[in-house]
Amino acid sequence: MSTKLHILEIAEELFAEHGFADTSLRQITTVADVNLASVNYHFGSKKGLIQASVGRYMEQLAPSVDSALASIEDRSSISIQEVLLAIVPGFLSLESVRVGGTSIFMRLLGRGYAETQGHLRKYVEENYGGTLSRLMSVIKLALPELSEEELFWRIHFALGTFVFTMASSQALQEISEADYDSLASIQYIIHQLVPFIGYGMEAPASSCLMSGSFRDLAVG
Amino acid sequence: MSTKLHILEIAEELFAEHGFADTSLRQITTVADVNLASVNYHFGSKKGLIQASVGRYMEQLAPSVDSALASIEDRSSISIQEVLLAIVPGFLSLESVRVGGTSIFMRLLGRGYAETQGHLRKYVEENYGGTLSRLMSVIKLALPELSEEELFWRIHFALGTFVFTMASSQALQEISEADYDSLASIQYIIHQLVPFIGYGMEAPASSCLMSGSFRDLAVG
DNA sequence: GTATATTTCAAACGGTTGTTTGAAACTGGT
DNA sequence: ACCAGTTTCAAACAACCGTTTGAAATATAC
Repeated sequence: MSTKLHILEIAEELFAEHGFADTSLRQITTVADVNLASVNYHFGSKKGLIQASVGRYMEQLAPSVDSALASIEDRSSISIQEVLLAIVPGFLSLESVRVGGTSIFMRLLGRGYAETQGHLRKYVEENYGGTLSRLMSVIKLALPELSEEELFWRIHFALGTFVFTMASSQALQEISEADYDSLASIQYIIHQLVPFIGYGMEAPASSCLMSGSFRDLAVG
Repeated sequence: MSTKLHILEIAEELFAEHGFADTSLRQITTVADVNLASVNYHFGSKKGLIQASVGRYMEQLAPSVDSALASIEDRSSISIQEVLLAIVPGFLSLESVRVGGTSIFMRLLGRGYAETQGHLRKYVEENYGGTLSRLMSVIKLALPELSEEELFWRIHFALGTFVFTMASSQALQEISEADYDSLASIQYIIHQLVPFIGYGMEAPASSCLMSGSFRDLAVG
């Protein structure tokens, strides 16, 4: 049973660092010092390994986010920052899965969203779609003045900011002179991320910001 | 000479849609209906083709952004929205490179930033680093109240939002019911993007938003 | 201790990748 | 019409990919 978990942990690290497509099973098994065939034996396929690596975090994260949302969704008014801060502890709790788990999972999430023509996204939606739609409706509650379409884009912008930052957080931490340990620095990033996303999402509707004057800028 | 340009245009579309790693030369040459070897003949290698596909947009974008920044960087005070709106026309002018050029280039940018262990980023930095640092210093001017480190993260968040949105804009446009033509919809996205990024970037410094109360959330 | 089930292992499989080759086809100038 | 220069082409190259195989090795149960 040790080999299976060992493969999983090595795979998570390599997937998070280089992406799913650019990490071969041979790299994983070489680093993990196990036989190549053991991946297919324990996980069935590479796809199975990928799903397992994000799955074990999702199955802890989803109920945590669920209960956090449940505790605020019946309030009369919610700010978007409150929503964001409510779900943060769930992510930080992933440290209990493994050391550095929060960082690894977030980077996996970023990779998974950018890469793969949907098989990971599909897996997440099928297994944790309820939590996702619950989050969406709470956000909608926090931003009642936005139209449906604006909300759609804002949510994606927020997701994009989040996910992209996480996908490249490793490189960014190395660039920035921050010399915190792994847990502290992922906290620090979230610390910086929440106000950015929060304020961005509650920006006034775009139409009133640059009405007219815009179509003229296009060059034929 | 027609083959070379034809390869380039088909390659751009496939790169933008599926990413660089997930687009093979055989896919490109099949769609373009040219011989496989012609890519290596005209561009030397796949890496050469990738650089050529973003290069021809960059060489038009860079001077455009440069002059836009020059026209505002000597003002006494600049808002971040003004900075963003100043560089937007440069991106929209990429429509003159080819129809749909703005959308294609932005998606290429997103792909390039997320994928590849740096060879495209390195290429951009080496050839257009001046414009990049110029943009950075103007942004710094627009947000004087932020510390160096906060600025670093804010800029990356903005870049992440921008780039990630563009990388998946194709899919998003299909999801949203927006039925504008190609040029209009990329304008529409930018339309929505600017206030989000603008307000996010000028959010108050994070420390005053969730002082204390945060470290306790970490689960060991 | 033997029989049974589980796990490991080296080797090979078929397929795809980017790249190279050298001959064939085409080009424009004289 | 001829010849150089450029461009195309089918074919093969070596390297890598995920996966499968079937025999060894190991662990588990009686």
